[in-house]
Amino acid sequence: MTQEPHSAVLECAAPAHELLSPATAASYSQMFRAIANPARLQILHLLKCAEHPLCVCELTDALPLSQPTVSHHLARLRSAGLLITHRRGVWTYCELPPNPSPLAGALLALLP
Amino acid sequence: MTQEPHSAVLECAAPAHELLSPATAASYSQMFRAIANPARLQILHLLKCAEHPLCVCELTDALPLSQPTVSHHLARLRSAGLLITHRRGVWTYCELPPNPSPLAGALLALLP
DNA sequence: GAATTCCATTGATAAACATCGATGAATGAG
DNA sequence: CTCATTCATCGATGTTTATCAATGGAATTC
Repeated sequence: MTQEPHSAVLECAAPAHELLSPATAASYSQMFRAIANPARLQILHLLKCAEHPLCVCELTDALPLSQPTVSHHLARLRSAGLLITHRRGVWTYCELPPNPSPLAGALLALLP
Repeated sequence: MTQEPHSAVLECAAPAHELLSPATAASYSQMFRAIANPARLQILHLLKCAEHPLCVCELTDALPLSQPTVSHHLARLRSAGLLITHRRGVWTYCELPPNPSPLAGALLALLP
C-alpha cells in the first residue's frame, strides 16, 4: 500500500501542483543564468558604479580576462536585456539599459 | 599610440574600476546559479504556492524528472540557503526558509 | 525478520559553459 | 593607401552541470 505523506482529510482543495509554464520557467532561468557568473557580475557592477558608459576596452582592462572572453560575456548580457551597447566610431560603449524589463530591473537593483 | 576612449580632461577623479572582491562575486554567482534552472524554479514555485511544506515524493510526482534528479536539485537549493528540509519519519518535507539571507529572500520574492 | 517505501549517493553520459588564441571586419591616423 | 586599434566571431579545450539507472540506508508495515 502506498504511504501518504499527509492526511487526505487535511488536503487543501486546490491542486498543490501548479507548475509554471515551461516558457515562464525557461525565461526566468535564462535571465538568472545570464547573471550567474562572476565575470558578468563584475561587468554589471562596474557599469552600475560608473556614471558614464564604459567602452569595451575599459572593461577588458579592468578584468583579468582576454578580450574575446569579455566580448562573449557582453554578448550574453546583451541578449538577456541586462546591457545595451552603442557604437561610436571604433569604440563600443556599454551601459545598463535605461528601460529594463521588470525582472532585469529588479535583478540589477539587487546587485552590489 | 594608444587611442583614448574618452578625454583625459573629463576623466573623473575616482578610479572607474572598482571590482567586487572575488569572494563577493563568487557568493552572488553561486546564489544565482542555484536559482538559474527551470526545475529548481519549479520547485521553488511549488513551495511558494503551497501553504504547507511539501514532501520530496510530492515534488517528484509533480515534476517530469526522476527521483535522483529531484534529489540533486533539492540539495543544490538547500546548500544555497533557498530551501530547508525537515525529516519526519520516512518523509522529508521541504519548505522555503523562514529566515533567508537578504539576497535569498529578495530572490525568492521575485519568483512567480 | 522480511518486504516495502522514501530518499540520498554513486557512476556514467551528454549538453552547456568559460576560456583562450587566431582571425577578420571596421574605423581612424598618418 | 597603409598601418594600428577596437571588437566580434570561430575553433578548440577543459570544466561544470543535468540527467538517469543502479544501489543502499533508514523507517514503516506486515
